[in-house]
Amino acid sequence: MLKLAILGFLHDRPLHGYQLRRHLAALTGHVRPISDGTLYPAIKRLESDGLLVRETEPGTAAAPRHTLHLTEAGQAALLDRLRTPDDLDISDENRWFTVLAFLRHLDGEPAAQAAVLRRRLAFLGEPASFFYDGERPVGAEEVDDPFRRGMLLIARATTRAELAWLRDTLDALEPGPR
Amino acid sequence: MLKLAILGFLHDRPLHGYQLRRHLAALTGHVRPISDGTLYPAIKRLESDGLLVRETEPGTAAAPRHTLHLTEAGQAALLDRLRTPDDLDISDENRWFTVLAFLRHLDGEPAAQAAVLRRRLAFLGEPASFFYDGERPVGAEEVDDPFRRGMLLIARATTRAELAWLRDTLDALEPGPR
DNA sequence: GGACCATACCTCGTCATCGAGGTATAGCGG
DNA sequence: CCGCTATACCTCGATGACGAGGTATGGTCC
Repeated sequence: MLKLAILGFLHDRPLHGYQLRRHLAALTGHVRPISDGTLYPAIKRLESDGLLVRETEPGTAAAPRHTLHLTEAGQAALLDRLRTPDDLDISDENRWFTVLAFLRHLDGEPAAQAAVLRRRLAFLGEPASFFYDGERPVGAEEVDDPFRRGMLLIARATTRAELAWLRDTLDALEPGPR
Repeated sequence: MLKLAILGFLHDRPLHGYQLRRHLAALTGHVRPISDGTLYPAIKRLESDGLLVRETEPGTAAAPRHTLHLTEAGQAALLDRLRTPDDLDISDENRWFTVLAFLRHLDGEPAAQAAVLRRRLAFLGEPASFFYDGERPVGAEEVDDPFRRGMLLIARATTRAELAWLRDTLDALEPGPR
């Protein structure tokens, strides 16, 4: 997820580590802050995988800044990841939102964007609950526990909003009668 | 999060590992499945911390089943964790839902339950976005990118539903005029 | 009687993440 | 000129999650 976010941000413009840190803090920080000890090793991994290069600019600031640039392999890796996200990217909301944040980078490929949205649509379409009576998912109305009822109500509201948005956006991506 | 969920399920009734696995699969599995390699070591950790004990029942099934019972220390740890969840439990939706799933275990302490809900209320009350124009959070209407707009719309719908539920539930927990 | 699946448990190596700590410089207020 | 904060980067040890693999038995289907 971190890897995806780093590649996604760098696709827009080269950044140095500190700027990246602040972009990441805005994107996911209020929910799950990332620490230096996570970010810098991740940058190193991407660098040694040849997905980005760093250019040292001395002078400007306190420590020598390393401006990070995506390589062609890095761009390819980003686009590939966006085209074929793995199942966790689809089901886990945090990861899914990271995909959404950068899905625009598949600009020239509306069909690929639509395919990703369809996968999320299929996932949301499956009947699912947090609690089961045998095989049958238990609905909010059947639950006495007010906290568990809350979970189900909130999840339902989210799913509804997302389905509406997914349908609208898919219509826009796939124009014409279907 | 796994620790919390295990303790929470065992508070209801003793279970063996396999049953636990299926309960966990229902609770968080559609979003983020937990593997054996995560579950069994987690059980061992809890056991060596004295939070649960296992009683071997031979015979019933294929492998000797270890029925897991919560100890008093385990119950205390669960209730304590529910009373004072850490910040990530409040902000990360996956973790927050796990707290909600078991908050009922603080049955006799409506004030403690209300205090936890208030923390979530405060978190949701902070103005937050995924994207910032300098310091100012950017609203859904200002975003051109349809995917990023979707993120903001979905997040807003979720927040709204959750705020409504939080207020209702807090009113029920704290009766009388305020 | 053989294939296969569900039940039930476990280990191991690998990897990502985290928090705590460290090292600098620049700039500002007092 | 001292302390503080922001900028900017890095390391290290511990933890925990993961997937792949292994070991059984019991039941069902054909």
